[in-house]
Amino acid sequence: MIKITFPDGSIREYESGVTGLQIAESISSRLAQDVLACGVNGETVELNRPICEDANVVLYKWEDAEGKHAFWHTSAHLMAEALQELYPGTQFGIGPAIETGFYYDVMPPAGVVIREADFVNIEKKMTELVARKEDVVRKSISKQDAIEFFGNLGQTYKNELIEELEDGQITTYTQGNFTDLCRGPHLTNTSAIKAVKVTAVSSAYWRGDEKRPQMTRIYAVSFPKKKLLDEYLTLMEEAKKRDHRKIGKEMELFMFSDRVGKGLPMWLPKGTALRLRLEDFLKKIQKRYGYQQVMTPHIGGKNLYVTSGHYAHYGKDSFQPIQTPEEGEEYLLKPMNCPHHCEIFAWKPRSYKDLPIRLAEFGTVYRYEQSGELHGLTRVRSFTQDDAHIFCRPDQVKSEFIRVMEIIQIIFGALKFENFEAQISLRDPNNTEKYIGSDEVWAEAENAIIEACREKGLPARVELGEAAFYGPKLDFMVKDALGRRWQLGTIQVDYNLPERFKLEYTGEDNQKHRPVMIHRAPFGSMERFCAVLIEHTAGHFPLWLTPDQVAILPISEKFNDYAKQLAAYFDEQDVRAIVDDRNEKIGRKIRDNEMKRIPYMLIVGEKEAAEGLVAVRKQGEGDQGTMKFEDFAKKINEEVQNMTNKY
RNA sequence: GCUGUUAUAGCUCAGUGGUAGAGCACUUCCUUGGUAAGGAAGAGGUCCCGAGUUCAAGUCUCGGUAACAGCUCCA
Repeated sequence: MIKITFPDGSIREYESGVTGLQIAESISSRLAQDVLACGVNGETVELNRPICEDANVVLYKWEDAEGKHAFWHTSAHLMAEALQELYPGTQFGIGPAIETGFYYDVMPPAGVVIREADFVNIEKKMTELVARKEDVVRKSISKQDAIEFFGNLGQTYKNELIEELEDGQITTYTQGNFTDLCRGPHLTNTSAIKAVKVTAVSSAYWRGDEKRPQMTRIYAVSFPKKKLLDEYLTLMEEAKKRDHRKIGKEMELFMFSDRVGKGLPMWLPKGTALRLRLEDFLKKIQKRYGYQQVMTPHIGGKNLYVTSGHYAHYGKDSFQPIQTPEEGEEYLLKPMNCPHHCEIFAWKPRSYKDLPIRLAEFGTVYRYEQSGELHGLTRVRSFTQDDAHIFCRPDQVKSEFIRVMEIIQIIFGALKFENFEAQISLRDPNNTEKYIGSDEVWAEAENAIIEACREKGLPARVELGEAAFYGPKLDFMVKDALGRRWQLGTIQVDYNLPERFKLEYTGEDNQKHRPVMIHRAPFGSMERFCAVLIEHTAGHFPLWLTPDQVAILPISEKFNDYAKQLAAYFDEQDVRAIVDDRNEKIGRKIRDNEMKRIPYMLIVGEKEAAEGLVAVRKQGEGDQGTMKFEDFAKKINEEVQNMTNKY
């Protein structure tokens, strides 16, 4: 007998060799039906794997990430099996489960192109295979046998993977006629897969390497119940409606023009108003945190970027230098604000008493992004960073870093970005020549970030090799409507730029010292931040940011004078009101999809005009009763004050 | 940049080698008023650009441009 410990701490005894499924059956038949995989001492395994010694066991269902993972991983194999039947001779790459669903990278036989039109066939074939209720069988195999087996099938990509595996660690999984090299874990039978949807096809470089062949990547999702698929599809529909590109067009926030150029957004009046309000909000906080605003030109001499090191690193992949009538003069559109700010720091002698110096600028920068990268407002070629550079003494790095983290937390809090993730990006220890600066300096900077996070109690994922070439960074990532991750706020410690610009200050000891530089942008860029804000709120911005807070609706022309009077009064009170006037005598007709995003509607008729009242409707909440219009203005202002003064 | 898809009215989209379409929006008029209002008339098109095939191209072929999905990249 062996002792099985469950997550709640309870212990049960079973025969040695008991399987996860048998354990589930012993608890309840319902559980046995729902369980997909089990965790044994922290390792996720199949339900039919015998357990032969005392162990901690967790039973995973659909609700658990591990359960979903096994389910989708098996689904990936199922799709491969279907593809093998539909397109004999297909070579298989890798086919993992992902955050939602799974994909398989395949190389279809010559002449075959898999298109969206083929999705239905793939789904049909998969459903057909599910009906066979095939068992998924795990097998350990020697490296030699594996190479021979996949070699005979002509699976060269599989063999490349096997070459890198250790003999004795290699397992295959087979269902029906399909055998795949795989570590698992899997479901024990494909029959649990009740609903399948192939979602997308695209291409992906083999092993993520630009120089290697492009495989066809087929994305799909699967579910244990038909109903879950329907829910998923509805959710995706909803997400598409929140797309900032769609809402941006509907609300007239921003636009692009082919003639201006791709990736160069232009802000329309309403979008500009939104953006300016966000800028004011941050300026207010920054003032409190001791920042000084500066302004710098949009171009800089080539030498500036040679000095900073950016030219050597990015020169080729940037907008190319601007020539002048003067022989040999070259300027670059600025791809970042740091070098300009360095020059400001170097402008006059600085004392240790002056530090930290915090220079802030909403600086528009220009980066030549690959054309395939451009994406709405989230990835563009000209954008405005809410940039600032903090020049401080080495002993101030951590405290300054923490103060920046506070600003980011204030902003994310104010705008209810709750599901952000923090990521510490360090350099790749195996590839240090990619980065500039000494090992000691890197270690110092990396430690400062890690410690600051620990001190702030901020859980952060550590990514090696993701650092900028001049220093490590802490990024805040937020997901868009479709679950894609975008980096917003960023804080970067830089010991290199001060070195390159030979920045110094006079210390207490009357000696010259080198300051440390911290780059930071809480929003990241105004463009990307607005994009994510639009998707988070579906265009229903908080009252203080919303372009039109109030729509005034006179129920007939008789009340136009009253409506005009209200509009004038609200204007004085800084309440953003517009008159919805069908006949456009005193206002303009407000379109329906515009009206949906105005938080308050005031209806004015006979009674209201006579008594100085407004009938208030709140978007999504219906009638709020009538009140004196002065009281309403006061209420709106209070609401806005309450929201912004907290920060 | 790479692979694939797409490009028709302001927006969302139909369109089968043979006269350019719908709904919403827009303009004018009428009716109307506590709300996704109704009626009548009207205006609006380089069918992304350029070549080719054809008696004939929005439609087929090729090239370019832009957008979309993914990959690679992201100071």
